[in-house]
Amino acid sequence: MASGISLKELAAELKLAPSTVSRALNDSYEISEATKKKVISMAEKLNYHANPFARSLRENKSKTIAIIIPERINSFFAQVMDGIEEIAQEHGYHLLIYNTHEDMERERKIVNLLLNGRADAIAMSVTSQTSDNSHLKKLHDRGLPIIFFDRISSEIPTTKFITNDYESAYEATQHLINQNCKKITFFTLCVDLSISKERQRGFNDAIADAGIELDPSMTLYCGHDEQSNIEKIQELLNSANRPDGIVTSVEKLAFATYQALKRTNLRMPNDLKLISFSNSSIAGLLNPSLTTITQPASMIGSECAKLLIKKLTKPNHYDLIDQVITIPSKITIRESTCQE
Amino acid sequence: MASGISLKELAAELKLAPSTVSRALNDSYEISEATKKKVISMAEKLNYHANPFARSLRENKSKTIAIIIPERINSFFAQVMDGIEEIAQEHGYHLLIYNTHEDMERERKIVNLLLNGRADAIAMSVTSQTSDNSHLKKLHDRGLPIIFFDRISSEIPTTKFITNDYESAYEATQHLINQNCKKITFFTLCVDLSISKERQRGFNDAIADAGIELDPSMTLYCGHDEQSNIEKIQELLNSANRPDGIVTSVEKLAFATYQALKRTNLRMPNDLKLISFSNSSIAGLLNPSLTTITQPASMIGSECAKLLIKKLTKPNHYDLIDQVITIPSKITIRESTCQE
DNA sequence: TTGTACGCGTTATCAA
DNA sequence: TTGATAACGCGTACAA
Repeated sequence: MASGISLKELAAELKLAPSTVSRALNDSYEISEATKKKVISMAEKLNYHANPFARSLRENKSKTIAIIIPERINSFFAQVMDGIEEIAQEHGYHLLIYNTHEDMERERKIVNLLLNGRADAIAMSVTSQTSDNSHLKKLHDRGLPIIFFDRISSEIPTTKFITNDYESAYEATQHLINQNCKKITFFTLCVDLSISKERQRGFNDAIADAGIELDPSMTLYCGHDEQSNIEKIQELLNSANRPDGIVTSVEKLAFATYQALKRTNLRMPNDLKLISFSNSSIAGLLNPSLTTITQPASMIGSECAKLLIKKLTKPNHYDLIDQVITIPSKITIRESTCQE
Repeated sequence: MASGISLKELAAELKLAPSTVSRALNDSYEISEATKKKVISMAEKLNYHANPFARSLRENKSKTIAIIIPERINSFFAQVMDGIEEIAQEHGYHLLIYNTHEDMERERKIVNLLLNGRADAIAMSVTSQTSDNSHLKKLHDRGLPIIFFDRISSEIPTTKFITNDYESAYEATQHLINQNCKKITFFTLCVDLSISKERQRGFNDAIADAGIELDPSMTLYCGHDEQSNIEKIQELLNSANRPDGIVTSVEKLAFATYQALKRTNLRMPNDLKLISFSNSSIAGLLNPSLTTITQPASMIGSECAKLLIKKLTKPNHYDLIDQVITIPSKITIRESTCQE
């Protein structure tokens, strides 16, 4: 209903064969300049637009990249998406978006949906529940170019983009130690994710290297529900052995900490210092302003897109070799970790 | 390359005709339960997935909704997108994302791209430059279901979703007046957009109704570049007739105001009160916390998607009639507008 | 209940 | 330089 005129109709209008018109529109060397001009002007006049499905069916290409994210669009994923979109649009690629909502079953469904060629390539960040990788493996085995970013699946031999999670967490922890924190706690979401593990490892090592005894109580495991996170954090802050320094592995736990803090009598940074992974542009406007580890999200997005498009357009010159590309994060020190 | 087995191959494997297999998979009444079962289990075993392009070509449907946004994904658009994605996924629809980057030429290109059936329906928010509506009109004339949200094009006779911009701006301004502000300024981006006009009108009327003389200097026109906005605002704050109350029509101008404020000696809310349209979840954590008018972004998204999908699945029962549906915003009063 | 034949709109191969 | 024809994978009218 919404579709316009077809190639055949356009050809009829021009009294030419469909194949000739097709070639003219595709700027084939076999067609005379004169007919090319005629065809193009008529195509514009009649507002002809090639049917993308017929073309995709014929060429076995969709000119589409799919991006799969694991949760509601936060500042990090928004920037990644912007980065991918920018490059995709530049190269005439379309962008499909899917959200797995941290649900592995949904992830499996979506991945299976993409098994049939709807997208030429995929950029994705896995669910925190993704333990079984078979669906991802299948995708990769089919030869569908796939890149992981941030939350990567290390079992799939392809290119992955992450930031220096270990080093950033190490530095962040060290920063708190330098700021004279004596009891530091690490807030994290999920142990299964590689990024969580790396950040935890960075934290652990920094603690150990400072000669502090590592203790399981120095890690607080949170969930995806904001309210219960706030309560959990509040409880910790009101407890006898409350921390005087906190490293949060994701943005939303930092925000939850601010909320929890409001319900206590503690003051930041005096009683408590906080540093967090975060891509929010307004970290500097928080009360107090938040010291952050900012991931190069937009660049991660554009690098993913660039590499995928290279692979798609010159499959023999580029390969998504099994490697992890690290783009460093940047620590910005603000009031939340100031010496009192 | 990435595509799997075809219907024909599946049929051969089963020693059945392709049409039989097709009907079995589509649960046709003409097929016996026995063969249906056989077909389905074999399809699963061989990992058969219908080629979406062949199907789209045949059925002239893409099961895809396109969403066009005018700028980098901020908290408002992120929530709208989440809302649309949720509903789309629930109904088996795919989601294409395009960003016009406030560029009308890009908007025209993208819209033309969608003229050929790649998407069954469109939800969009126009560019601030969109003065000529011919490309949108063409889309609508072709019968492609299109809905506008937030930044609407009033010339296209279809359904539009907005919030009560006029009333919210009126109330916001009234709130500042009640808080004893004597000189209030309205920060806005672009006069051409309907939402800007409505918000401006709400501001103007509230000022006039309070018996204050309206004056062009009470509106500050900003642009899309953050740094120059900050400078412009800083200049105003340092000028002789600086305002003691500000209403910002979009989130980013509020953030710019916080930044500008840092470069002055003024204190908020003592010297200056601020209220802004914003969907940022951390407005309450800013320093000072920001009084906001929050748009029902997620609901706008899901309502758009619901209506579009209804129209697509039951075209005779639903129509995108020419109307503006208003979902009210919510004002949350915080520190930035407190009485000193 | 199942099979045969065709067409959706392209592009590529071959022939003219 | 252009035209006729086949094929991509699917769904459906018609035949069996």
